[in-house]
This record gives sequence, structure tokens and C-alpha cells, in this order.
Amino acid sequence: MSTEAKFEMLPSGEATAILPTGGRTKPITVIGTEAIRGTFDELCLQQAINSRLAPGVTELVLNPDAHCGFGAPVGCVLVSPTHIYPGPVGVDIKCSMSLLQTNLQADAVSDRRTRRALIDAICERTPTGAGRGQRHVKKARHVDEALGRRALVEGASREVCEALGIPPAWAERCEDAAHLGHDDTTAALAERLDRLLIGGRIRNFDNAVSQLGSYGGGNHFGECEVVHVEKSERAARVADAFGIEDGRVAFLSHCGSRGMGHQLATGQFRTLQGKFALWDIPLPGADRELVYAPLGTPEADEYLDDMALGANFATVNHLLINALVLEAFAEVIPGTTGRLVYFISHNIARREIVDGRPAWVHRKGATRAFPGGHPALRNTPFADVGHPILLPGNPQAGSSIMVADPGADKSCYSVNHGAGRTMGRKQAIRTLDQAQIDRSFDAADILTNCRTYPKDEAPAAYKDFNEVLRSVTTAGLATEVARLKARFVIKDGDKADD
DNA sequence: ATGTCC
Repeated sequence: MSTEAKFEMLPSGEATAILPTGGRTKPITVIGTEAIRGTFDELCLQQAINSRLAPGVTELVLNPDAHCGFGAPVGCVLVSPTHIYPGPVGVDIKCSMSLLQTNLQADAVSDRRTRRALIDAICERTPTGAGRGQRHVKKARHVDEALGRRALVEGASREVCEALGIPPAWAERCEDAAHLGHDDTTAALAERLDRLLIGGRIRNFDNAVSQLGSYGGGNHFGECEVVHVEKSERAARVADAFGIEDGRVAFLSHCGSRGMGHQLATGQFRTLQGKFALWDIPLPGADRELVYAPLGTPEADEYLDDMALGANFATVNHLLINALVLEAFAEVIPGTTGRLVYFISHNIARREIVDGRPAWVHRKGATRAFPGGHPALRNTPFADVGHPILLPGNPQAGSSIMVADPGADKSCYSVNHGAGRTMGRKQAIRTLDQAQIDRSFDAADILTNCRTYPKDEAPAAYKDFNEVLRSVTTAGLATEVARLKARFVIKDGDKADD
């Protein structure tokens, strides 16, 4: 049976389908054109079905960028009013995107030597690579353990921002500047962190803290962009409300909670897997990565606290990176100023109102998409127009800034989080041609900090970003406001000075 | 994603 035969089309449009799960009462909403639906492999669809049939799950959305993940597909939304699921949050708690808008015109970065100097200045402040923290770079911002603790407990509080040289006003430009504990207090987080440290559950705390202000590896990156606002009256109006300007230089970052979030997440997986084994509880689809905890239990409280600690770390990490990138720009091009456009996650569970009642909305490789007028945006700068949606594509097709439309209700107010892999990392390394990749970057005049661009991160290892975006717009979820075109990329790879 | 395997 072809993959396409699995889906049932909906009358609402060619990019919205239903994946039956065997029982008619628990269907999965699939967002994707026919070309995109053909990219979902068997295991990805099975993970979606397992997740949909898991206890307490009331809705599941599969996004066009979906591919196999840990327990649940990367690129899905899972809703539950009664249970919390660590898998559908992911190992990199609150992996996110942020965008900095500078006052520079595009021609300020046309010169290759200027761009090379910017790459060097940024790499002197924000390291890349697994394990690499601020202490490994020349112009590090020292973060002591006491400040690290406050970042974990308070997130981007005024005091934490001021201590790190982050403009406190940037906190208003965060999807969530601070995450609270299971009982909606910071005290719960402070107590939980103490217990984790006393119990030795976070190893090398000082090193983990030193990773504030660093990118990490894999698909994480920093990218200098030129903003191209779409040619429509609405795009111009929304861009204005977002604070992005056509023809100006911006900087897009993708990273998460680094080793800290990883330790918190894997610790939770181990704990919950141990309890499922001890109590002999069957796992949905027999997938041991799809563990869960019923809300109100000590297990759920503990997970929610650890998730909040990891999320706060990721938030402060992003804001610090943006402050350091701005500092690097100002060093190379004196007079450069910048402001945070937005910071938004794609690996987090949030408590939202779904169908009139509170539920945990788990977005795993999925981005929140509240349109203008959504009650949750009240008293934010984006109450009327909707918040910016930051979608990394690839350096050559560009990345996209979108705004949600009322039709986003059909996907639990969510869109994709990028292009989505179409090729495994090993497959990409085996099949793609290094020289051809590097020539294509050269032809597009995109510089990188790497001597050769990592093959497993080449645009060809990912789905066609324009087709992914066409799925989103055709389904009526969101509209493109601007495209970001890369001028240089900072990534983990073989460094020019190695 | 991740001191890339407790």
C-alpha cells in the first residue's frame, strides 16, 4: 500500500488530511500537500499512531516537516488535559529560535572581509560544538554558579538579564520569559534544583552553567540575514508591528538548553522508564520512549519542574547569545544597535486552553501560532496582529517569518518548526558530495565559520522548504511576512583554524 | 539534541 492510501482527505483543502488510527474516534490531523505526505516514512506514522492512542491524549497533529523522533515524531503536536509526556517535549528542552533586528542596511555586510570579521568576532563570544561552553572562548562572559542557579529558577528575570548584560526589555519579546514550577511558583523550582544538586543529579554544574551563551552542535546555528518583506499591504503592516525592516541586516539563532536540558530530560526518561518497569505498566505501542505521568502525581510534578528549569536555561541562553552577537557586531561595525524581534520555542509543553478547558499542549518540533485576537496574547505587543513565527529553512532557500491566521485552530494553533529532515545523517554523509555543497554556498555568496559545510546539515538533507511552507499556507494556518536570506552561517563543523 | 555510551 502506498503511503498516500493511508490518508483520508478533508474537504477543507488539499493540504489537510486525516490519518485513521483504527478507531474512528481518534484520528490524527495531518498538515501537508500530497508531495509532503509522501515524505512521511512508516516509522514516523507509527510513532504518530502510538502517540495518538496513548493515555489521556485528546489530539495529535502531524506537521509537514515531521520525521522520526524520540517516542513521538519530530514535527507533531500532542494535547492532553490529564497527562504530561516527556518524549513529545524532547531531549533538547525548549529548543528555540530567536531573531535580532539590527539598524544596519544590507550593504553593510556585502564586503566579504567585513563578514569574515563578524564571523570571527561572534565565534570569540559564542562557541559551537558539543560540550563547548563560554569558558572555551576568548571574550567569554563569566557566569558563576550562583547566577547560573538564578537563571534556572527565574529565567529571564530583570535581575538575571541585568547581571548578564541582556537588555531587560527583551523579556517582553519572549514567548515565555520565565517558566514556573508545577505549583506556579519559583520556590518549587529553587527547591527542586537544590534536591537535584544535593543528589548529584546534575553533573559538573559549573561546566553546564558555563554553556549559557553557546550554540552547541547538530542543526543549531547562528545566521546573519538580510530581511526581505513580502510584497503585500498586509505583510508590510505586520512587519511593521513585528519591528522588522525590509533590506536590513538581522541575525537568526537556533539552539536550546544544551547539556543542562539534556541532563534534566534524560534523567526524567530514566526515572519514568524505571517506574514503568517496576509497576509493569504497558507502554503505548510498546515504545519505551513514550513514557508519561498523570497530572497531579509526584512524578508529573517533578517532570514539570525539571522541564521548567531546562526551559529557563534555554531562554537565558538565547538572550545571552543575542547580547553577545550584538556586542560582536558593534565591535566590527561601531554604532550597530539591535533589538530582539522575538524568541519562540519548538520543543516545549505549555498549559493552554483547548476546546474550552486547560490542557498541556506538547509541541515537539512544532511552533506555537496564535493569530491576532487570541486571548493568550492579551497585554503583549502582538495582541492585535499575532506573534512572529520564526521558521528556519536552509541558508539557500532562506528562512521564513510568518504570522498565524484564524485557520490555525485546526492544528491546535501550531505550525512546523523548519524544513524537516528527508535524509538521515549517516545517509547524507554517505551520499552527498562535499565539493558540490561547498560550491553551492560559494555561488550563493554565503560564508561560514566552517572550512567545509557539514554534509549532514546540507540543504539537500532536508525537505524542500518552499513545499513545506506551501503546506502551511494552503492549509490556512499562517501567512509569510518576510523571507530571510543568509549572508553567513555559524555552525559546528571543521573550523577554519583547526 | 547530547562531554555524541553509565
